Amino acid sequence: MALALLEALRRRDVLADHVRTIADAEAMARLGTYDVLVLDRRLPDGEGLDLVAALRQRRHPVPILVLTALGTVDHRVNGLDSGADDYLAKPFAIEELLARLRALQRRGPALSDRYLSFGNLSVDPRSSEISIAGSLVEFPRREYLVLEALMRRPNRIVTRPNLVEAVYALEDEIESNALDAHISRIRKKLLLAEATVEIRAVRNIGYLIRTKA
Amino acid sequence: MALALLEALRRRDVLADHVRTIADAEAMARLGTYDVLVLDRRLPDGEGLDLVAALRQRRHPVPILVLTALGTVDHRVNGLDSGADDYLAKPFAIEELLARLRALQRRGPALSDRYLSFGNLSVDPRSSEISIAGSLVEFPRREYLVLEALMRRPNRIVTRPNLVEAVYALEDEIESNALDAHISRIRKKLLLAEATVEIRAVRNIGYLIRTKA
DNA sequence: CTGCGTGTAATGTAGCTGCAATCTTTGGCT
DNA sequence: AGCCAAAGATTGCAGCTACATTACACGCAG
Repeated sequence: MALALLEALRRRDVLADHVRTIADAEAMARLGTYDVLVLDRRLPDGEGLDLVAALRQRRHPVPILVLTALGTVDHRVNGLDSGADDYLAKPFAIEELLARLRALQRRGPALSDRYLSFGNLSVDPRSSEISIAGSLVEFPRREYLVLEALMRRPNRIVTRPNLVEAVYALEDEIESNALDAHISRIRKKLLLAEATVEIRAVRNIGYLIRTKA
Repeated sequence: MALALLEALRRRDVLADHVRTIADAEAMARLGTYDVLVLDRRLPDGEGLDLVAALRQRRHPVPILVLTALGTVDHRVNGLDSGADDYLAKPFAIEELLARLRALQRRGPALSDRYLSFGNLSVDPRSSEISIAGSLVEFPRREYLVLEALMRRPNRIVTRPNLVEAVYALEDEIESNALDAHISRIRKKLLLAEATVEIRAVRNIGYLIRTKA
């Protein structure tokens, strides 16, 4: 069905990408470059609504349309209340789906947490820009990803595996202390820019970001 | 039915007002103090969709849900394409309507645009014209397409694949650094015209346009 | 024929990033 | 308290690769 949908979209000059798993979808949603997300409830690695909830918890503003074979009123209410913007039960007419996508795209992303702010540090996930004490500070890609992941949960522990996943999402790498190295480099920059936050290690678990004593 | 709906809303502590005619609805919409508008297609003084179209033409950003007894796919597509954000056919479950209203209210009003302006650069997609610092600058087609794609999301990353698709839509795509070459040429023009914006590469992901430091 | 637009390729370059070697800190244990 | 092993921190280095730029050839339009 996904392929048929892709074909229909392409025929109408709609640019679309397709992945099969929640994990991949999450990684791509993080890029933040999509106008709309179309999601099936049943996916190989879990329940689509969980992804909706996860994205919304992080204040991800992308409009989401959920497709499903589960068509009862309760399912629809659940779907919408989990944070989706529209909910369409199969079977449906392609034309209706397209019209609903147009409606969502027209409306655009929700006004979002444009910035993840904590202490005097602020991260704009859309542009991948970080400013400290009001001035822009350049971070290379990997360092940025680590810092963003930490900033999404200030004051809370982010596990090592989580961080690795955030940084190396689709790729497969790392058999060294590369992550530690990144952390170290980030710390150096934070110090240099006189950030009021610091990154603390939690032995055997991961890291967390918090305000400096 | 409106009265039953009002009662249901009231029972859930949702504040709602009710009018019977398009004229009244338009007047109240002008006040701009509502989170969501619920509209029936058949109204005493006309067709509900006309009001939708009229509001949208004036760039009114309020989310609109259209209710109707007309339930065919074509009706739904028409309704959505006239500018409504959701479309629900009777009969419907009150709970679903409420969930959809919550979804719309959550998302908030749309931002109106259609004129791509950023820094001292402005793009008119209709005429494919670009002006920098107030004066018109000629861009060849491919360069224009790249720049427009970037300007549709100022300050946000546009992925390489997206850019490629934006430029080469259906045509056979490329297998070289043609995109990079375009970017380079665009940059040269931006510099020459003293634009206050610049195009930044985001390693491994794509490009974004932002205001110059 | 001429000029512009565009794809391709060659070349240059910067700086990211993984790795490993070395220090420092931590926490558990006696 | 003191010690030790393991985890974390730091840093230099080298390879790499993605990006930038330029030159060039081809093709199409006027």
